[in-house]
Amino acid sequence: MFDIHPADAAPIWRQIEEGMRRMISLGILGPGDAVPSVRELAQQLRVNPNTVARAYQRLTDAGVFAVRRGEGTFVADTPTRLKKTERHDTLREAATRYAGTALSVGAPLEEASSELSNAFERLTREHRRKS
Amino acid sequence: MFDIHPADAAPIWRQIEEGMRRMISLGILGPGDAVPSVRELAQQLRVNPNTVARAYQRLTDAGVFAVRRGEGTFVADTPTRLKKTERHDTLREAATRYAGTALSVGAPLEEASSELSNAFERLTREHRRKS
DNA sequence: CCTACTGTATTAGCTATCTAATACAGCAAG
DNA sequence: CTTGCTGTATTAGATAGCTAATACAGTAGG
Repeated sequence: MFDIHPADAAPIWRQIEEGMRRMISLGILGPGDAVPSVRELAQQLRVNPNTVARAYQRLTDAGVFAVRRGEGTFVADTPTRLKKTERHDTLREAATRYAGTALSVGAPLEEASSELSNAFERLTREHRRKS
Repeated sequence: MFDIHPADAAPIWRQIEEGMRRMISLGILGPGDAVPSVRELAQQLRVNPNTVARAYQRLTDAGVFAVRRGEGTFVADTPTRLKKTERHDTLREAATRYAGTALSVGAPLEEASSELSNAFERLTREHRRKS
């Protein structure tokens, strides 16, 4: 499905949340599709079920996932997209962080930009491989 | 000098460390220049002196800062650049994080790229303003 | 009904970070 | 020499966040 990096600075539940959103954006998960159960994904990722539950909870609250109790969790029929402003704010903050570290290691815009392309390519390819 | 965001995910001492590296990369701080004393910067940023000390310590260990005991801290005469591999690894990780969140909000490469340009522009301008 | 699966809630422990207070050692200037 | 500034070291405490363990509640299907 996707990989998790326990040692990373970002908490695991956020990695899961973003990973799921990514799968949807890339079209690997579509409306109505079932997602792995909390325990199943937890076992698969070698992580505590509670951690997965937190991610699912947030996605459900955000309207991305829909829960049918006792049955499982599914991608919502009309997965909520972020509002334009939220989307843009998130992107802007992330861009600022990235630009900040790029500058701190003395990388010019061109290099940061080209590295970004690589990362995009890598991520999309990785997801397609495991779909 | 630069701003700090206490509520941010990244610890304060790291924000200080990156901020200083950025100032050097941008040429606002050059070899031999004095940096604020631990206590002074701490007061300025409303932060505990110990936190600033940690950042300075790391920069000194890395060869970016040079300490003249009893006098103060200065940018090293030949501020150590990161090794190519380290530099590239850092950049690649940061790019991956950024690409990940971009994809998770459904932003295409072009948008992420243009937002990156903006961030670069914003950061360099901000630093020049306060130099 | 009962088993087996769902998601959920509660509690506890661990770790990282920040803060604070205090003390020490080196150098410069009055 | 004394005063006042440097960076450094140590210890302690408070807080926040993440993860783990465990128990609870709802539903489908034999």
